Amino acid sequence: MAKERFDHVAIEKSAQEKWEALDIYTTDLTDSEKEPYYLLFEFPYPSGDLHIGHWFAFALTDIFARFKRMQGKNVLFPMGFDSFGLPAENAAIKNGADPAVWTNANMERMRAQVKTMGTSVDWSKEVVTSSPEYYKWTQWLFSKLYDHGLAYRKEAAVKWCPKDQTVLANEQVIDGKCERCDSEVEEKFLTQWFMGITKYAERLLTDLDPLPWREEMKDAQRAWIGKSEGAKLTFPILFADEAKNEWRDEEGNPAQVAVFTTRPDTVFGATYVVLAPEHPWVTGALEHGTDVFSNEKEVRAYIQETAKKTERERLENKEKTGVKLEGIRAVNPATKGEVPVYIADYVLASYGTGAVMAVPAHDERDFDFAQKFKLPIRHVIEPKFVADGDQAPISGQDFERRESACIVVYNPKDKTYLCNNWKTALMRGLFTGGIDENEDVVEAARREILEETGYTNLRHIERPELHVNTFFFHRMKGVNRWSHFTFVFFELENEDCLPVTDEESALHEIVWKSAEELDDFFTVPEGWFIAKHLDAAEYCYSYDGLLMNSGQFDGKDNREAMSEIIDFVGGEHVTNYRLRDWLVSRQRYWGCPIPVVYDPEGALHLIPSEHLPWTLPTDVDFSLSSESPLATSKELKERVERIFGEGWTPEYDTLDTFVDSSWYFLRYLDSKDENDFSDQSLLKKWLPVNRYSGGSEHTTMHLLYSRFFHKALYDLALVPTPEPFNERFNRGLILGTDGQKMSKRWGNVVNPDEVVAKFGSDAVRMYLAFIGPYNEPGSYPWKLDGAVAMRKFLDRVYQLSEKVSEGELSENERTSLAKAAKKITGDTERFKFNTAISGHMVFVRELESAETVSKEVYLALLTLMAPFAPHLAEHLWERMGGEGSVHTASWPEEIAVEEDTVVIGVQVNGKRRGEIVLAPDASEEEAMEAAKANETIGRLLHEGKVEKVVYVPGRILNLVITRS
RNA sequence: GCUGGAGUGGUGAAAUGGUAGACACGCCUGCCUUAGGAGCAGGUCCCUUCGGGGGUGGAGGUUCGAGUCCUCUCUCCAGCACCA
Repeated sequence: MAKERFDHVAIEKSAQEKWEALDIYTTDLTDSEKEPYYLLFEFPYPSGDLHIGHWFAFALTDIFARFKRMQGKNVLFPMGFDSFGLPAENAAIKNGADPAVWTNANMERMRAQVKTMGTSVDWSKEVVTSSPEYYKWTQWLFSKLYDHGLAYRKEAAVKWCPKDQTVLANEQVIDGKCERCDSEVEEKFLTQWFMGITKYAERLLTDLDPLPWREEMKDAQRAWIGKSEGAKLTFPILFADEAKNEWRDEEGNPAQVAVFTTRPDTVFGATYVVLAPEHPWVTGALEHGTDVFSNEKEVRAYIQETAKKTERERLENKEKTGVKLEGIRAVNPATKGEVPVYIADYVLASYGTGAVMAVPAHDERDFDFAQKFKLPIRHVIEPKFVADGDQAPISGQDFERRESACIVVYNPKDKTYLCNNWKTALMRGLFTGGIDENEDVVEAARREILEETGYTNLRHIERPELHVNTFFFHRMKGVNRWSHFTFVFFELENEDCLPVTDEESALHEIVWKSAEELDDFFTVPEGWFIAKHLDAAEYCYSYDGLLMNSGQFDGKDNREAMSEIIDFVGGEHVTNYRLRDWLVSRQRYWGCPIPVVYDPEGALHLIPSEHLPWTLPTDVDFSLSSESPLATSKELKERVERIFGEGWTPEYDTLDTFVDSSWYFLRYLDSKDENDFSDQSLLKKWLPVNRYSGGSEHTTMHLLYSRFFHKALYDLALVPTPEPFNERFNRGLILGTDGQKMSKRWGNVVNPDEVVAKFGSDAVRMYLAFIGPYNEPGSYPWKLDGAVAMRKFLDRVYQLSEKVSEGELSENERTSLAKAAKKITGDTERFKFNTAISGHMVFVRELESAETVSKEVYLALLTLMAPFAPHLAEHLWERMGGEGSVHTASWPEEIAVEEDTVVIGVQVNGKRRGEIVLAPDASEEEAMEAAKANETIGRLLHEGKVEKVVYVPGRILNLVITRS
């Protein structure tokens, strides 16, 4: 027979009315008794309808809000709308709706929907970023940043989304595509507004370290900031036409280019210089000087060609391209030698100085370019290898340097190489040998091969000189050895062989290996390098080693000499970041107007604060144009002239919506204030946000922007903390039933309203909570069966009320409750709602198995369930005669229980073989007695001798037995 | 390529270094009948001669004991990527 099921519609309605009547979710921000707890979730864009993802975001965070509140915290759990943005404007373009009206209607609908979720949001703190009351302060804060040089206008190459008809910030370009609409972005050269986030790069980086965030989030931000340390070096420019060498710039400097490099130690190997095609020096030379470049036509053509390409197209063609700047040469500041200058699109204008010194011998990209353009390759670092393991050098002992030959013998007959497997040591490599005084390397190599292998007919092959250094401990000699190897290449003419002495054959095993087998075969530290460079006439080595061809620095360790070399060439140490300044202007209507006007001379002026909010005009034409829609407003132009005077003009761009969301959590604290953006004493009390929950897509967008914004405000003494958020949790994603991302395109969008109507709001939120751990981002397909199952569980909780009788806790109930409360508390605290709910289920099953249930334990169950199933818990609480609301009841304290027995596992040789029941504090003897009494264990004990007993009371008994 | 993270049943997933697979979904068997998106009971990692034996991507190692720690390796996911 079907059991009675609760009427979720009635229960939800009455519970929500009760909460409203009792006004239990309005937070008194000034309360001085309870500890403040600021719980934040990312406020939504009012797209119109709440989807299941919103439930996942809001209802699950609400679990935690209710939990903390019941724990006696003064919880601030606000919500608002990030209501500026493109969809409103697109709706306006499509069907003529006023973006403000459209947005307001959506917000109205969403507020109602959020209420049906039964969230405990404090709506009295609501912020709406598109309201003039809010954006007045966005403008005011912008002005403050402008005053301190953190908001500025500059002409720069920027990313342009042709579909959204606006520029984008770097963070909003993903794989060369617009983050919003997936269109390929184009590059434009425009004057735009930027925020000086790069000034904060170092602090954004170092302040990340102590934050209690997951490593992957911190790491993504670190990668985005992209710090690299190196040097700025100057390369003077010489002109073929000597008269031009007299040329000086405005500051009186002769022609020169600065390069940024992380490897100033390789400067002696810089055999050419490459500038980005957009490099200002090139542009300048083309503009001013006539015929600076004798191949000017070609240069211009290349610049034009690269300008046309999107970033993507530039990347797609990995083959290096470029053009030599004929008519000029650069001077290598280390060698004083003259080197050619190129422009090439593999050098990015926006990174470093937009110019590089090319060291083909030690940089892969430069190497590729040099190969293609037949440029000289000059090696300035000899590879250095240090053995590890057996052969690792003994520390503190000096190295004995020895000139040696490293001998490559190729047998063309079967395409193999002569290798040496040392019989006396775990060492496999090539044959090598010391070079005696007055001995030629090749002679030495021939002698060595003859002695050790017997091969007599070797033809010497000429190759560019190649050396490596190997540092190891020479076991047989008992010394640290530094072998300075010179490579000698031979080809075997025939396999004629003389006998080898017994002594030699006791040491070496001769092995022939093909090129492919070598890397696996070699165990010597230089092995991988040899395997890679056996045939290459030229090679590139981009790691560490000893300097060569570097004048006074020859023989020094490249890392150690780095600083000295920078000084030697008169360079400076610099740190570079990948992070670019944040481009905040948007050529769109539905955004916060930038509070700036221009005088008749075109000079920029901030709009004085008495004119804020600087409101959006409403008389605009939304038909798509490359111009900002605000430029079509007559009212705006008239307003500017009325206030500032004739000939003054407005700023037509609006702000990126990420500016609005960079400070909304400050406004929640004082959302109605007409005289200030927030309240200092409340900021002091409530910041930083204790826990912030949101999506992982914002790691290098919103989260980075708001950290920057906050730090800037901190420096202006407008906020009391250097970081806005303490804990941050990235939520996962709910997929369609087909496991794909929910999208109208796939027709797999789950409508939460339907499911809620059928199974109730509590069942839906609990199912979402049960689906997986909320403290890590995963993706979960929506399964209706899951919601059905959760409803069944809730029905069981409801049915359990029929068994409730007046009375005290039974001993069993006490034990169950203690266990459940401990588990649920711990798991909820860590956002592990899935296992917390499994705790509820176990607890309920234990109560079901008893004849009756005491009212006390049932009420306790309801408190434990209240954050998860707020409506049902409230209903049953009321029915049980609980006082007030279950949501203002206290969360169960930890209950100490003394169990008289525990079950522990018994392992034999680490494998579980049985279990025994013991007193928790039983002695080892008692444990052994119990173990012997166990049938299986007893038998095993008879099979062998007990060597060792590991007994951890209350946990484990492990017996180590040797079988006889 | 570089940097992080993760690999456990048919599925979502559990396991402070101490009984691997909790809790669910699905599936199987039986019962029940107000036929319901029902309820109840039992089963569900693999092998088994029913005594047991094996098992957390793979190979080693540390430990009385490893899903968990270390080394190597493979695969997948994410971020970055011609960043000098």
